[in-house]
Amino acid sequence: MSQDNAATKTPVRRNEATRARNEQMILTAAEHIFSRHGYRGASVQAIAEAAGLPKSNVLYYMGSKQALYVRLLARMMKRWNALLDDISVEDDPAEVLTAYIRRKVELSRRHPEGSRLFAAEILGGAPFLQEYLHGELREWVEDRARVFEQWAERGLMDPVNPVWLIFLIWSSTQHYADFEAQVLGITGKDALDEDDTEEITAFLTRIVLKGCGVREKGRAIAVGRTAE
Amino acid sequence: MSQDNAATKTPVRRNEATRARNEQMILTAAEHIFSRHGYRGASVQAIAEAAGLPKSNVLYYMGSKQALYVRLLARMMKRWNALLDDISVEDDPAEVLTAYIRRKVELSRRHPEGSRLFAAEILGGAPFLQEYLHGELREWVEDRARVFEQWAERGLMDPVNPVWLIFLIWSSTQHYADFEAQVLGITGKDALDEDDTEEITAFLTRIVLKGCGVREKGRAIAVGRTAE
DNA sequence: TCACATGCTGACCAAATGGTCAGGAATATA
DNA sequence: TATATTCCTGACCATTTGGTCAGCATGTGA
Repeated sequence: MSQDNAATKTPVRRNEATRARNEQMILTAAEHIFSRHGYRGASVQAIAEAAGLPKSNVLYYMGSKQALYVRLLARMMKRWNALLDDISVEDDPAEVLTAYIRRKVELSRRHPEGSRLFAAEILGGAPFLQEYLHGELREWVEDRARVFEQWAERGLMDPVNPVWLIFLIWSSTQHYADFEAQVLGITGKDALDEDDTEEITAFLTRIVLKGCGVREKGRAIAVGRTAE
Repeated sequence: MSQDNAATKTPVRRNEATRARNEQMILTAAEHIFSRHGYRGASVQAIAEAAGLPKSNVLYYMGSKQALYVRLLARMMKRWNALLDDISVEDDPAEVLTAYIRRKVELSRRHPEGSRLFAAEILGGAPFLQEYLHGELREWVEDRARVFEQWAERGLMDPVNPVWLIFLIWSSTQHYADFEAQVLGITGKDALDEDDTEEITAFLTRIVLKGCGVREKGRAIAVGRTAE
Protein backbone atom coordinates (compact mmCIF):
# COMPACT_ATOMS: atom_id res chain seq x y z
CA MET A 1 0.00 0.00 0.00
CA SER A 2 2.24 2.82 1.20
CA GLN A 3 5.71 2.76 -0.30
CA ASP A 4 7.49 5.76 1.11
CA ASN A 5 10.92 4.25 0.54
CA ALA A 6 12.04 7.42 -1.21
CA ALA A 7 12.23 9.91 1.60
CA THR A 8 12.86 7.94 4.78
CA LYS A 9 14.68 4.70 5.15
CA THR A 10 12.96 1.83 3.46
CA PRO A 11 10.13 0.63 5.65
CA VAL A 12 10.94 -2.94 4.63
CA ARG A 13 7.41 -4.24 4.35
CA ARG A 14 7.79 -7.96 3.91
CA ASN A 15 5.23 -10.63 3.49
CA GLU A 16 2.34 -8.29 3.40
CA ALA A 17 -0.08 -10.84 2.01
CA THR A 18 0.52 -13.25 4.85
CA ARG A 19 0.15 -10.49 7.34
CA ALA A 20 -3.15 -9.36 5.91
CA ARG A 21 -4.43 -12.91 5.77
CA ASN A 22 -3.46 -13.64 9.36
CA GLU A 23 -5.07 -10.46 10.52
CA GLN A 24 -8.29 -11.40 8.81
CA MET A 25 -8.24 -14.86 10.37
CA ILE A 26 -7.74 -13.33 13.78
CA LEU A 27 -10.51 -10.79 13.31
CA THR A 28 -12.94 -13.43 12.12
CA ALA A 29 -12.06 -15.79 14.95
CA ALA A 30 -12.25 -13.00 17.51
CA GLU A 31 -15.64 -11.84 16.31
CA HIS A 32 -16.84 -15.38 16.68
CA ILE A 33 -15.55 -15.81 20.21
CA PHE A 34 -16.37 -12.33 21.52
CA SER A 35 -19.91 -12.46 20.14
CA ARG A 36 -20.48 -15.73 21.93
CA HIS A 37 -19.00 -14.94 25.33
CA GLY A 38 -18.70 -11.17 25.59
CA TYR A 39 -15.53 -9.28 26.33
CA ARG A 40 -14.66 -10.83 29.66
CA GLY A 41 -15.88 -14.29 28.83
CA ALA A 42 -13.72 -14.55 25.74
CA SER A 43 -10.14 -15.69 26.11
CA VAL A 44 -7.25 -14.83 23.85
CA GLN A 45 -6.32 -18.50 23.91
CA ALA A 46 -9.71 -19.47 22.47
CA ILE A 47 -9.41 -16.82 19.77
CA ALA A 48 -5.94 -18.03 18.89
CA GLU A 49 -7.12 -21.61 18.59
CA ALA A 50 -10.05 -20.59 16.41
CA ALA A 51 -7.63 -18.67 14.20
CA GLY A 52 -5.16 -21.52 14.11
CA LEU A 53 -2.32 -19.40 15.46
CA PRO A 54 -0.31 -19.34 18.65
CA LYS A 55 -1.61 -17.04 21.33
CA SER A 56 1.55 -14.95 21.23
CA ASN A 57 0.96 -14.31 17.58
CA VAL A 58 -2.51 -12.96 18.22
CA LEU A 59 -1.12 -10.59 20.82
CA TYR A 60 1.74 -9.71 18.50
CA TYR A 61 -0.68 -8.70 15.74
CA MET A 62 -3.28 -7.01 17.88
CA GLY A 63 -1.34 -5.67 20.81
CA SER A 64 -3.85 -6.63 23.49
CA LYS A 65 -7.18 -8.24 24.02
CA GLN A 66 -8.77 -4.86 24.49
CA ALA A 67 -7.27 -3.41 21.34
CA LEU A 68 -8.58 -6.36 19.37
CA TYR A 69 -12.03 -5.96 20.87
CA VAL A 70 -12.19 -2.25 20.21
CA ARG A 71 -11.08 -2.82 16.67
CA LEU A 72 -13.93 -5.25 16.10
CA LEU A 73 -16.42 -2.79 17.54
CA ALA A 74 -15.09 -0.11 15.24
CA ARG A 75 -15.32 -2.39 12.25
CA MET A 76 -18.96 -3.13 13.02
CA MET A 77 -19.76 0.52 13.52
CA LYS A 78 -18.20 1.24 10.18
CA ARG A 79 -20.43 -1.31 8.46
CA TRP A 80 -23.32 0.27 10.27
CA ASN A 81 -22.50 3.77 9.17
CA ALA A 82 -22.19 2.65 5.60
CA LEU A 83 -25.95 2.34 5.36
CA LEU A 84 -26.78 5.44 7.34
CA ASP A 85 -27.02 7.74 4.40
CA ASP A 86 -28.62 11.11 4.66
CA ILE A 87 -32.28 11.72 4.24
CA SER A 88 -34.21 14.90 3.77
CA VAL A 89 -37.78 16.10 4.07
CA GLU A 90 -38.03 15.97 0.34
CA ASP A 91 -37.56 12.23 0.27
CA ASP A 92 -40.45 9.84 0.21
CA PRO A 93 -41.07 8.31 3.67
CA ALA A 94 -42.21 4.98 2.29
CA GLU A 95 -39.16 4.64 0.14
CA VAL A 96 -36.74 5.69 2.84
CA LEU A 97 -38.20 3.42 5.51
CA THR A 98 -38.55 0.49 3.15
CA ALA A 99 -34.96 0.79 2.02
CA TYR A 100 -33.68 1.25 5.55
CA ILE A 101 -35.48 -1.79 6.93
CA ARG A 102 -34.28 -3.90 4.05
CA ARG A 103 -30.67 -2.85 4.45
CA LYS A 104 -30.78 -3.33 8.18
CA VAL A 105 -32.07 -6.88 7.82
CA GLU A 106 -29.49 -7.61 5.18
CA LEU A 107 -26.64 -6.29 7.27
CA SER A 108 -27.70 -8.35 10.26
CA ARG A 109 -27.92 -11.35 8.00
CA ARG A 110 -24.49 -10.75 6.50
CA HIS A 111 -22.79 -10.10 9.83
CA PRO A 112 -24.72 -11.89 12.54
CA GLU A 113 -21.70 -12.27 14.78
CA GLY A 114 -20.81 -8.62 14.47
CA SER A 115 -24.36 -7.79 15.39
CA ARG A 116 -24.16 -10.05 18.43
CA LEU A 117 -20.81 -8.61 19.42
CA PHE A 118 -22.38 -5.20 19.41
CA ALA A 119 -25.40 -6.43 21.31
CA ALA A 120 -23.23 -8.03 23.99
CA GLU A 121 -21.35 -4.78 24.40
CA ILE A 122 -24.59 -2.86 24.92
CA LEU A 123 -25.99 -5.52 27.23
CA GLY A 124 -22.92 -5.14 29.42
CA GLY A 125 -23.53 -1.42 29.73
CA ALA A 126 -21.53 -0.36 26.66
CA PRO A 127 -18.30 0.37 28.58
CA PHE A 128 -16.39 0.93 25.33
CA LEU A 129 -19.14 2.75 23.46
CA GLN A 130 -20.31 5.48 25.80
CA GLU A 131 -18.77 8.17 23.69
CA TYR A 132 -20.19 6.83 20.45
CA LEU A 133 -23.70 6.41 21.84
CA HIS A 134 -23.80 9.86 23.43
CA GLY A 135 -22.18 11.54 20.45
CA GLU A 136 -22.17 10.40 16.88
CA LEU A 137 -25.07 7.98 17.10
CA ARG A 138 -27.19 10.34 19.12
CA GLU A 139 -26.78 13.07 16.53
CA TRP A 140 -27.62 10.69 13.76
CA VAL A 141 -30.85 9.74 15.50
CA GLU A 142 -31.73 13.35 16.19
CA ASP A 143 -31.26 14.23 12.53
CA ARG A 144 -33.56 11.46 11.32
CA ALA A 145 -36.05 12.24 14.07
CA ARG A 146 -36.32 15.80 12.84
CA VAL A 147 -37.08 14.61 9.33
CA PHE A 148 -39.71 12.18 10.59
CA GLU A 149 -41.38 15.02 12.45
CA GLN A 150 -41.42 17.17 9.36
CA TRP A 151 -42.95 14.35 7.40
CA ALA A 152 -45.64 14.13 10.02
CA GLU A 153 -46.24 17.88 9.82
CA ARG A 154 -46.71 17.55 6.08
CA GLY A 155 -49.21 14.80 6.67
CA LEU A 156 -47.06 12.12 5.07
CA MET A 157 -47.17 9.94 8.17
CA ASP A 158 -48.66 9.83 11.65
CA PRO A 159 -47.06 12.03 14.31
CA VAL A 160 -45.43 9.19 16.20
CA ASN A 161 -42.39 9.64 18.42
CA PRO A 162 -39.59 9.27 15.90
CA VAL A 163 -37.04 7.99 18.39
CA TRP A 164 -39.27 5.15 19.50
CA LEU A 165 -39.83 4.39 15.83
CA ILE A 166 -36.12 4.12 15.19
CA PHE A 167 -35.71 1.86 18.19
CA LEU A 168 -38.54 -0.29 16.89
CA ILE A 169 -36.83 -0.72 13.56
CA TRP A 170 -33.49 -1.46 15.16
CA SER A 171 -34.78 -4.00 17.62
CA SER A 172 -37.05 -5.83 15.25
CA THR A 173 -34.50 -6.12 12.46
CA GLN A 174 -31.57 -7.13 14.63
CA HIS A 175 -33.64 -9.65 16.50
CA TYR A 176 -33.11 -12.31 13.89
CA ALA A 177 -29.35 -12.10 14.24
CA ASP A 178 -29.03 -11.42 17.96
CA PHE A 179 -31.65 -13.94 19.09
CA GLU A 180 -30.93 -16.41 16.34
CA ALA A 181 -30.78 -19.30 18.79
CA GLN A 182 -34.27 -18.52 19.97
CA VAL A 183 -35.65 -17.96 16.47
CA LEU A 184 -34.25 -21.28 15.27
CA GLY A 185 -35.43 -23.14 18.35
CA ILE A 186 -38.98 -21.88 17.96
CA THR A 187 -39.25 -22.23 14.22
CA GLY A 188 -37.52 -25.60 14.34
CA LYS A 189 -35.25 -24.65 11.47
CA ASP A 190 -31.50 -25.09 11.13
CA ALA A 191 -31.12 -21.67 9.60
CA LEU A 192 -33.19 -18.94 8.03
CA ASP A 193 -32.93 -19.04 4.25
CA GLU A 194 -33.27 -16.35 1.64
CA ASP A 195 -37.04 -16.76 1.46
CA ASP A 196 -37.50 -16.40 5.19
CA THR A 197 -35.42 -13.25 5.16
CA GLU A 198 -37.44 -11.85 2.32
CA GLU A 199 -40.68 -12.64 4.11
CA ILE A 200 -39.47 -11.08 7.33
CA THR A 201 -38.38 -7.94 5.52
CA ALA A 202 -41.75 -7.64 3.87
CA PHE A 203 -43.54 -8.25 7.15
CA LEU A 204 -41.58 -5.65 9.08
CA THR A 205 -41.89 -3.11 6.29
CA ARG A 206 -45.59 -3.63 6.12
CA ILE A 207 -46.14 -3.30 9.86
CA VAL A 208 -43.99 -0.20 10.17
CA LEU A 209 -45.42 1.61 7.17
CA LYS A 210 -48.99 0.75 7.93
CA GLY A 211 -48.50 1.23 11.65
CA CYS A 212 -47.13 4.73 11.16
CA GLY A 213 -49.70 5.62 8.57
CA VAL A 214 -47.07 6.22 5.93
CA ARG A 215 -48.65 6.96 2.63
CA GLU A 216 -47.44 5.40 -0.53
CA LYS A 217 -45.64 7.76 -2.83
CA GLY A 218 -47.97 10.05 -4.65
CA ARG A 219 -51.11 8.24 -3.69
CA ALA A 220 -53.38 9.56 -1.04
CA ILE A 221 -54.53 7.46 1.88
CA ALA A 222 -54.00 4.16 0.17
CA VAL A 223 -52.44 2.42 3.10
CA GLY A 224 -55.49 0.71 4.51
CA ARG A 225 -54.95 -2.69 3.06
CA THR A 226 -52.23 -4.26 1.06
CA ALA A 227 -52.54 -7.20 -1.23
CA GLU A 228 -53.97 -10.11 0.65
CA MET B 1 -34.28 -13.51 65.50
CA SER B 2 -36.10 -16.86 65.59
CA GLN B 3 -38.74 -16.83 68.29
CA ASP B 4 -40.92 -19.89 67.86
CA ASN B 5 -40.59 -20.67 71.54
CA ALA B 6 -44.15 -21.77 72.05
CA ALA B 7 -46.31 -24.12 70.04
CA THR B 8 -44.64 -27.01 68.21
CA LYS B 9 -41.13 -28.17 68.71
CA THR B 10 -38.75 -26.35 66.46
CA PRO B 11 -38.05 -28.67 63.53
CA VAL B 12 -34.31 -28.31 63.68
CA ARG B 13 -34.39 -25.62 61.06
CA ARG B 14 -32.24 -22.94 62.50
CA ASN B 15 -31.72 -19.47 61.31
CA GLU B 16 -34.07 -19.78 58.39
CA ALA B 17 -34.57 -16.07 58.01
CA THR B 18 -30.87 -15.42 57.62
CA ARG B 19 -30.58 -18.23 55.17
CA ALA B 20 -33.41 -16.90 53.03
CA ARG B 21 -32.02 -13.41 53.18
CA ASN B 22 -28.53 -14.51 52.18
CA GLU B 23 -29.91 -16.51 49.32
CA GLN B 24 -31.79 -13.51 48.05
CA MET B 25 -28.72 -11.34 48.31
CA ILE B 26 -26.74 -13.88 46.33
CA LEU B 27 -29.42 -14.22 43.66
CA THR B 28 -29.71 -10.47 43.26
CA ALA B 29 -25.97 -10.00 43.10
CA ALA B 30 -25.57 -12.88 40.68
CA GLU B 31 -28.25 -11.58 38.36
CA HIS B 32 -26.46 -8.27 38.33
CA ILE B 33 -23.08 -9.75 37.51
CA PHE B 34 -24.22 -12.42 35.07
CA SER B 35 -26.40 -9.99 33.14
CA ARG B 36 -23.45 -7.67 32.73
CA HIS B 37 -20.75 -10.16 31.76
CA GLY B 38 -22.48 -13.35 30.67
CA TYR B 39 -21.87 -16.77 32.09
CA ARG B 40 -18.17 -17.06 31.40
CA GLY B 41 -17.35 -13.46 32.00
CA ALA B 42 -18.88 -13.45 35.46
CA SER B 43 -16.76 -14.59 38.39
CA VAL B 44 -17.99 -16.11 41.62
CA GLN B 45 -15.67 -13.77 43.42
CA ALA B 46 -17.38 -10.73 41.91
CA ILE B 47 -20.80 -12.12 42.80
CA ALA B 48 -19.67 -12.78 46.36
CA GLU B 49 -18.36 -9.24 46.73
CA ALA B 50 -21.58 -7.79 45.36
CA ALA B 51 -23.49 -9.89 47.85
CA GLY B 52 -21.18 -8.96 50.70
CA LEU B 53 -20.34 -12.57 51.47
CA PRO B 54 -17.21 -14.70 51.25
CA LYS B 55 -16.83 -16.65 48.05
CA SER B 56 -16.98 -19.95 49.88
CA ASN B 57 -20.35 -19.01 51.26
CA VAL B 58 -21.75 -18.37 47.81
CA LEU B 59 -20.56 -21.79 46.71
CA TYR B 60 -21.88 -23.30 49.91
CA TYR B 61 -25.36 -21.91 49.26
CA MET B 62 -25.48 -22.51 45.54
CA GLY B 63 -23.31 -25.52 44.98
CA SER B 64 -21.57 -24.25 41.88
CA LYS B 65 -21.40 -21.35 39.49
CA GLN B 66 -23.40 -23.29 36.95
CA ALA B 67 -26.14 -24.26 39.42
CA LEU B 68 -26.50 -20.63 40.41
CA TYR B 69 -26.71 -19.54 36.80
CA VAL B 70 -29.29 -22.15 35.89
CA ARG B 71 -31.34 -21.20 38.88
CA LEU B 72 -31.41 -17.59 37.74
CA LEU B 73 -32.47 -18.60 34.27
CA ALA B 74 -35.25 -20.71 35.72
CA ARG B 75 -36.41 -17.84 37.90
CA MET B 76 -36.62 -15.54 34.92
CA MET B 77 -38.49 -18.12 32.87
CA LYS B 78 -40.95 -18.46 35.70
CA ARG B 79 -41.63 -14.73 35.73
CA TRP B 80 -42.04 -14.96 32.00
CA ASN B 81 -44.53 -17.77 32.14
CA ALA B 82 -46.58 -15.95 34.72
CA LEU B 83 -47.86 -13.60 32.05
CA LEU B 84 -48.31 -16.15 29.33
CA ASP B 85 -51.90 -16.87 30.05
CA ASP B 86 -54.06 -18.70 27.60
CA ILE B 87 -55.92 -17.04 24.82
CA SER B 88 -58.67 -18.33 22.59
CA VAL B 89 -60.27 -17.40 19.30
CA GLU B 90 -63.17 -15.96 21.19
CA ASP B 91 -61.00 -13.29 22.77
CA ASP B 92 -60.72 -9.85 21.32
CA PRO B 93 -57.42 -9.42 19.42
CA ALA B 94 -57.04 -5.78 20.35
CA GLU B 95 -57.50 -6.51 24.02
CA VAL B 96 -55.19 -9.49 24.04
CA LEU B 97 -52.39 -7.78 22.15
CA THR B 98 -52.71 -4.56 24.11
CA ALA B 99 -52.56 -6.40 27.42
CA TYR B 100 -49.68 -8.56 26.30
CA ILE B 101 -47.56 -5.66 25.10
CA ARG B 102 -48.22 -3.77 28.29
CA ARG B 103 -47.31 -6.68 30.52
CA LYS B 104 -44.20 -7.41 28.53
CA VAL B 105 -42.97 -3.84 28.84
CA GLU B 106 -43.76 -3.86 32.53
CA LEU B 107 -41.92 -7.09 33.15
CA SER B 108 -38.85 -5.83 31.31
CA ARG B 109 -39.03 -2.70 33.36
CA ARG B 110 -39.38 -4.54 36.62
CA HIS B 111 -36.61 -7.03 35.90
CA PRO B 112 -34.18 -5.45 33.46
CA GLU B 113 -31.24 -7.49 34.68
CA GLY B 114 -33.15 -10.72 34.38
CA SER B 115 -34.08 -9.72 30.87
CA ARG B 116 -30.46 -9.01 30.06
CA LEU B 117 -29.33 -12.26 31.64
CA PHE B 118 -31.73 -14.09 29.37
CA ALA B 119 -30.61 -12.08 26.37
CA ALA B 120 -26.96 -12.85 27.05
CA GLU B 121 -27.77 -16.53 27.26
CA ILE B 122 -29.50 -16.43 23.88
CA LEU B 123 -26.73 -14.32 22.36
CA GLY B 124 -24.25 -16.97 23.38
CA GLY B 125 -26.21 -19.64 21.56
CA ALA B 126 -28.48 -20.57 24.48
CA PRO B 127 -26.35 -23.50 25.67
CA PHE B 128 -28.49 -23.96 28.78
CA LEU B 129 -31.85 -23.31 27.13
CA GLN B 130 -31.94 -25.51 24.05
CA GLU B 131 -34.52 -27.79 25.57
CA TYR B 132 -36.75 -24.94 26.70
CA LEU B 133 -36.62 -23.17 23.36
CA HIS B 134 -37.31 -26.27 21.30
CA GLY B 135 -39.99 -27.53 23.67
CA GLU B 136 -42.11 -25.53 26.01
CA LEU B 137 -41.59 -22.14 24.42
CA ARG B 138 -42.03 -23.44 20.90
CA GLU B 139 -45.36 -24.97 21.80
CA TRP B 140 -46.49 -21.79 23.45
CA VAL B 141 -45.70 -19.85 20.29
CA GLU B 142 -47.43 -22.39 18.10
CA ASP B 143 -50.57 -22.17 20.20
CA ARG B 144 -50.75 -18.38 19.97
CA ALA B 145 -49.87 -18.51 16.30
CA ARG B 146 -52.85 -20.73 15.65
CA VAL B 147 -55.16 -18.28 17.38
CA PHE B 148 -53.74 -15.35 15.42
CA GLU B 149 -54.40 -17.24 12.22
CA GLN B 150 -57.97 -17.91 13.22
CA TRP B 151 -58.45 -14.26 14.01
CA ALA B 152 -57.21 -13.47 10.55
CA GLU B 153 -59.61 -15.97 9.03
CA ARG B 154 -62.44 -14.29 10.84
CA GLY B 155 -61.32 -10.97 9.46
CA LEU B 156 -60.39 -9.57 12.85
CA MET B 157 -56.85 -8.77 11.72
CA ASP B 158 -54.62 -8.99 8.68
CA PRO B 159 -53.24 -12.40 7.78
CA VAL B 160 -49.69 -11.69 8.84
CA ASN B 161 -47.22 -14.39 9.80
CA PRO B 162 -48.03 -14.85 13.47
CA VAL B 163 -44.56 -16.02 14.46
CA TRP B 164 -42.90 -12.94 13.02
CA LEU B 165 -45.50 -10.90 14.85
CA ILE B 166 -44.62 -12.52 18.16
CA PHE B 167 -40.93 -11.91 17.52
CA LEU B 168 -41.71 -8.29 16.73
CA ILE B 169 -43.48 -7.85 20.05
CA TRP B 170 -40.73 -9.59 21.96
CA SER B 171 -37.89 -7.68 20.39
CA SER B 172 -39.49 -4.26 20.55
CA THR B 173 -40.63 -4.57 24.15
CA GLN B 174 -37.44 -6.06 25.54
CA HIS B 175 -35.31 -3.58 23.67
CA TYR B 176 -35.70 -0.96 26.38
CA ALA B 177 -34.30 -3.29 29.02
CA ASP B 178 -31.70 -5.15 26.98
CA PHE B 179 -30.33 -2.13 25.14
CA GLU B 180 -30.87 0.26 27.99
CA ALA B 181 -27.35 1.66 27.66
CA GLN B 182 -28.03 2.60 24.04
CA VAL B 183 -31.48 4.01 24.76
CA LEU B 184 -30.14 6.20 27.55
CA GLY B 185 -27.16 7.30 25.51
CA ILE B 186 -29.30 8.40 22.61
CA THR B 187 -32.08 10.00 24.58
CA GLY B 188 -29.58 11.63 26.91
CA LYS B 189 -31.54 10.58 29.96
CA ASP B 190 -30.33 8.97 33.16
CA ALA B 191 -33.24 6.58 33.24
CA LEU B 192 -36.63 6.09 31.66
CA ASP B 193 -39.39 7.20 33.98
CA GLU B 194 -42.98 6.13 34.31
CA ASP B 195 -44.15 8.55 31.66
CA ASP B 196 -41.62 7.35 29.12
CA THR B 197 -42.68 3.77 29.73
CA GLU B 198 -46.30 4.68 29.30
CA GLU B 199 -45.55 6.51 26.08
CA ILE B 200 -43.53 3.62 24.73
CA THR B 201 -46.25 1.15 25.58
CA ALA B 202 -48.81 3.29 23.81
CA PHE B 203 -46.54 3.70 20.81
CA LEU B 204 -45.82 -0.01 20.43
CA THR B 205 -49.45 -0.93 20.92
CA ARG B 206 -50.52 1.55 18.33
CA ILE B 207 -48.02 0.40 15.73
CA VAL B 208 -48.74 -3.27 16.22
CA LEU B 209 -52.52 -2.95 16.23
CA LYS B 210 -52.65 -0.58 13.33
CA GLY B 211 -49.89 -2.40 11.49
CA CYS B 212 -51.71 -5.71 11.72
CA GLY B 213 -55.04 -4.19 10.90
CA VAL B 214 -56.51 -5.23 14.23
CA ARG B 215 -59.96 -3.81 14.67
CA GLU B 216 -61.07 -2.25 17.84
CA LYS B 217 -63.60 -4.33 19.64
CA GLY B 218 -66.85 -4.32 17.76
CA ARG B 219 -66.04 -1.79 15.10
CA ALA B 220 -63.72 -1.54 12.16
CA ILE B 221 -60.57 0.51 12.52
CA ALA B 222 -60.51 3.93 11.01
CA VAL B 223 -58.00 3.23 8.31
CA GLY B 224 -58.40 0.41 5.92
CA ARG B 225 -61.10 -2.07 5.37
CA THR B 226 -64.71 -1.28 5.59
CA ALA B 227 -67.15 -3.36 7.54
CA GLU B 228 -67.94 -6.71 6.03
C1' DT C 1 28.29 -13.89 0.95
C1' DC C 2 27.39 -10.92 5.01
C1' DA C 3 25.17 -8.10 8.20
C1' DC C 4 20.83 -6.11 9.83
C1' DA C 5 15.89 -5.62 10.68
C1' DT C 6 11.84 -7.39 11.35
C1' DG C 7 8.43 -11.64 12.08
C1' DC C 8 7.32 -14.82 15.08
C1' DT C 9 6.73 -18.01 19.22
C1' DG C 10 7.82 -21.18 23.30
C1' DA C 11 8.62 -20.47 27.86
C1' DC C 12 7.45 -17.92 31.46
C1' DC C 13 4.97 -14.79 35.04
C1' DA C 14 1.78 -12.84 38.49
C1' DA C 15 -2.91 -12.74 39.07
C1' DA C 16 -7.38 -14.68 38.91
C1' DT C 17 -10.34 -18.69 38.08
C1' DG C 18 -13.91 -22.40 40.12
C1' DG C 19 -13.92 -25.47 43.48
C1' DT C 20 -12.56 -28.32 47.91
C1' DC C 21 -12.04 -29.14 52.66
C1' DA C 22 -10.50 -29.14 57.43
C1' DG C 23 -11.98 -27.29 61.24
C1' DG C 24 -13.87 -23.54 64.10
C1' DA C 25 -18.54 -21.22 65.27
C1' DA C 26 -23.21 -21.60 66.32
C1' DT C 27 -27.19 -23.89 67.62
C1' DA C 28 -30.15 -27.85 69.23
C1' DT C 29 -31.02 -31.82 71.99
C1' DA C 30 -30.08 -34.52 76.16
C1' DT D 1 -23.63 -29.06 81.43
C1' DA D 2 -22.09 -32.24 77.44
C1' DT D 3 -22.79 -33.91 72.90
C1' DA D 4 -24.39 -33.98 68.30
C1' DT D 5 -25.45 -31.53 64.15
C1' DT D 6 -25.43 -28.11 61.03
C1' DC D 7 -23.41 -23.54 59.40
C1' DC D 8 -19.85 -21.23 57.75
C1' DT D 9 -15.14 -19.73 55.95
C1' DG D 10 -9.92 -19.16 55.55
C1' DA D 11 -6.54 -21.52 53.40
C1' DC D 12 -5.47 -24.08 49.73
C1' DC D 13 -5.33 -26.37 44.93
C1' DA D 14 -4.86 -27.12 39.93
C1' DT D 15 -5.92 -24.60 35.98
C1' DT D 16 -6.46 -20.60 33.19
C1' DT D 17 -6.03 -15.74 32.53
C1' DG D 18 -3.68 -11.59 29.77
C1' DG D 19 0.60 -10.26 28.83
C1' DT D 20 6.01 -10.20 28.34
C1' DC D 21 10.30 -11.32 26.37
C1' DA D 22 14.50 -13.66 24.94
C1' DG D 23 15.91 -15.58 21.07
C1' DC D 24 15.38 -18.13 16.78
C1' DA D 25 13.48 -17.78 11.90
C1' DT D 26 13.02 -15.26 7.85
C1' DG D 27 13.59 -12.29 5.07
C1' DT D 28 16.17 -7.69 2.59
C1' DG D 29 19.79 -4.88 0.67
C1' DA D 30 24.78 -4.71 -0.10
